[in-house]
Amino acid sequence: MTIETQGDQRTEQVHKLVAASISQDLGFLLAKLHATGSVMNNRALAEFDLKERSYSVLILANSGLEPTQREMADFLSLDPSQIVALVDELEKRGLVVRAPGKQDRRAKTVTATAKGGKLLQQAGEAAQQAEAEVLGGLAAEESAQLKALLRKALWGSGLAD
Amino acid sequence: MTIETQGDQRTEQVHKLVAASISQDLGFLLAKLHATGSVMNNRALAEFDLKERSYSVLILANSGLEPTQREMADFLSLDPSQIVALVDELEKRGLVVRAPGKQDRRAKTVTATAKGGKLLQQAGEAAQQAEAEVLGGLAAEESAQLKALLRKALWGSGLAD
DNA sequence: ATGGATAGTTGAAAATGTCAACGATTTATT
DNA sequence: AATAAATCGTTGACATTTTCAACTATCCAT
Repeated sequence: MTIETQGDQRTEQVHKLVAASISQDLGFLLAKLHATGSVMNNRALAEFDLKERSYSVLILANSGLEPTQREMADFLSLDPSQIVALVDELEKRGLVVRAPGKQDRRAKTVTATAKGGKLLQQAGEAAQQAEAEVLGGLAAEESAQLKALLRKALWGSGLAD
Repeated sequence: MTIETQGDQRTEQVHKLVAASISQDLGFLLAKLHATGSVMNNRALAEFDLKERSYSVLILANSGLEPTQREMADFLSLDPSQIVALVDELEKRGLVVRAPGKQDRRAKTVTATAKGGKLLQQAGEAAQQAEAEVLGGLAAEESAQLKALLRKALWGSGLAD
């Protein structure tokens, strides 16, 4: 992603090229904020030997919704084979367990262990902090608004804020 | 990215897992909307033998700002070597030209040709349409608001809307 | 009971990302 | 002015990630 860290203290300088029309392009804006967000997130999660992806899987495993790997793949927009690798690693570390689906024994539900839940709590705080840094330029209300708009774009308006 | 196309007609179903707390996570929301956006954009741009990346470079080359490759790399959050490959291809197709920088002859500025500008115009319309589809669930005002918030998160508030 | 679909898994191939080195040039130091 | 240090584009090597086709086990429809 090639995000310069600038000594970890200063937020990115406003660039000469912001004037270009691409700064109005949604795809570009998403790509860029996603890139910086990923760097910050992965940096914050490294302390817990997690990355954005494994963190996401752990959250879903801890949600109480007993998701199957397929559901995770669909939801996270990942290939099923990538879920396998992620769950493999988390399971090896004792953070989640696989169990055969109750109605469908082909499927495997992934559930966080107590250990996984504990780690997730700590990691969640770090991730929250990273998110706050990414949204540093926004007021609290604006941050909430941004997230609400992203959710609405993804799933429509039929969801609680 | 693994976004199911669902016959190209129906927008993604609301997923069981939206209820999970990860739906409140900025990183996840950005990743997901960026993923679907990329698919739509690349699909729209394929007609012109462009991808998101080459499209971005072409826009910058056409901006009149005479960016150097290094500036593009910084702005697009890409490694300089990736810019080389992108410009190589665009130049081979006669869409942009490299010129040595006026003050600094190490640097090379990239400028769109007339042919590049023409292609960009058509591609831009297709991209606009793709963007509109991605933001289908949002009212026009909300779309503008979303983009303004993304810009503000990236560069602060000192910019025109 | 058979056939066709689907879940997870594996492994290979393709695409992308990362990084160190190099020549040419610029900037800073003496 | 001479030397040293830094920067730009470029190349090539290496690692990671993405994509996809196969395979087994299981489910579902007829």
